[in-house]
Amino acid sequence: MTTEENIINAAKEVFVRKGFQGAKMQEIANEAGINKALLHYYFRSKEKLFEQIFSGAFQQLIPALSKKLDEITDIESFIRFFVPFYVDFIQKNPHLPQFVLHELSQNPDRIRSLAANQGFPLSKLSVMIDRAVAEKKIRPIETHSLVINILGLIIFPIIARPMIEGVIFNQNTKSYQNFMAKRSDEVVETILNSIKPQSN
Amino acid sequence: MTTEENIINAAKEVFVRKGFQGAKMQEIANEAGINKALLHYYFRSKEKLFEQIFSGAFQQLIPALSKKLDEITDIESFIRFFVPFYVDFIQKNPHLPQFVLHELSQNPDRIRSLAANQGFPLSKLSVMIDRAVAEKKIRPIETHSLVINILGLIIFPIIARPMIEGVIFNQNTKSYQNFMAKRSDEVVETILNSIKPQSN
DNA sequence: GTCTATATTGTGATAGAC
DNA sequence: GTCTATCACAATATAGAC
Repeated sequence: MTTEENIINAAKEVFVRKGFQGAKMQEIANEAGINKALLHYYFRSKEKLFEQIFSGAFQQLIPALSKKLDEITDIESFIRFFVPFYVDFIQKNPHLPQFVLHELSQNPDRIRSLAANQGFPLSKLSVMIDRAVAEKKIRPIETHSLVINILGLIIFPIIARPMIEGVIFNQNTKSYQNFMAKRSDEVVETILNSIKPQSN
Repeated sequence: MTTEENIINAAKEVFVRKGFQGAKMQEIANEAGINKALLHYYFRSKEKLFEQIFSGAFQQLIPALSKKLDEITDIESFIRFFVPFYVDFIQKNPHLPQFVLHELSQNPDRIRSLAANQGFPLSKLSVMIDRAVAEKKIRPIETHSLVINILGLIIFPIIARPMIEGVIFNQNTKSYQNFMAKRSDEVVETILNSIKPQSN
């Protein structure tokens, strides 16, 4: 592993855990097993180092799905594929959403510096939804509403873990973990039920 | 307004917007129209001032509902009451959730310093749900799942506003506002549909 | 109670030896 | 490329006059 990769890894660890303001160059240096001066040698400033990490993290958070979507043609299949895929990814990177959303809320303009709309194929989803609605397989719903509902149901319990564990599960970590173990199936079921066609 | 109240208001404004690490005592002093020394005169340290603000903000985020719940006896009525009530509150305090969740993720132990489980009447909800399930008005669902689903659907679009506005709505603020204007009805509908009894 | 001035420490960044 | 030493300034906190 090169020194540069080493720094990137250390910086990712610290920035994601502490945020831009909370992260200290000294801590990143310690994490990487080097000294502060070397950080500035490779990346001129804290801001520049941060941008490296942040842009990568952001792109991760909104996964590129275009290839997989060529194989999927109906909306229910997409939901059954995407939800477990995304739940799994988020559970492996539980601090990523809070990090990205916090930094964006601190400085929304950061999103302009990133290639927007890269990754999430809204138009393909719209086609699937329109067809399913026409065939009366689902009730009408706007594409962005469905996407936001799915992301919210997945991401919120991760971001709000301390609150949920404390207030809902009375500091019982096992209860929270048990809840999260079933979360993927639960989100799929919740979403599919919410778009089922009217029964009358 | 006393000086102490003045400081509290200024500190709330700055802490909620910038977080603990991002907030500076100078900025709070400016916001309050006084000088830094007075902050330390009234509250010994930044940490002590922050705790005042945070505990209040946290209690706000989980609203006390016990009184209102005495009048409501079935789960659908609760959903139709609570969702618009909470959406309205959050839209008036859009930075509050991000603030509380971010600070809790930075320091989960902060939740121990607060009186836990104060406000959200899970047990009353469980009774309503059990009865509705027994009467086959809704499909079986765990109380905490329903609560987390509702909170997630409401809070996520607020917390993720910069991302949603940027990636989903292509930087079009009007589109986002239009989406949020219908959000309360949409969440009610989504939740109610998701718990409808099986139709077969 | 409120202010100005100052102490003290923390932190990003640079200089220069090796 | 990597280090030690140091600078420059920001930020929390305190001293002391009024």
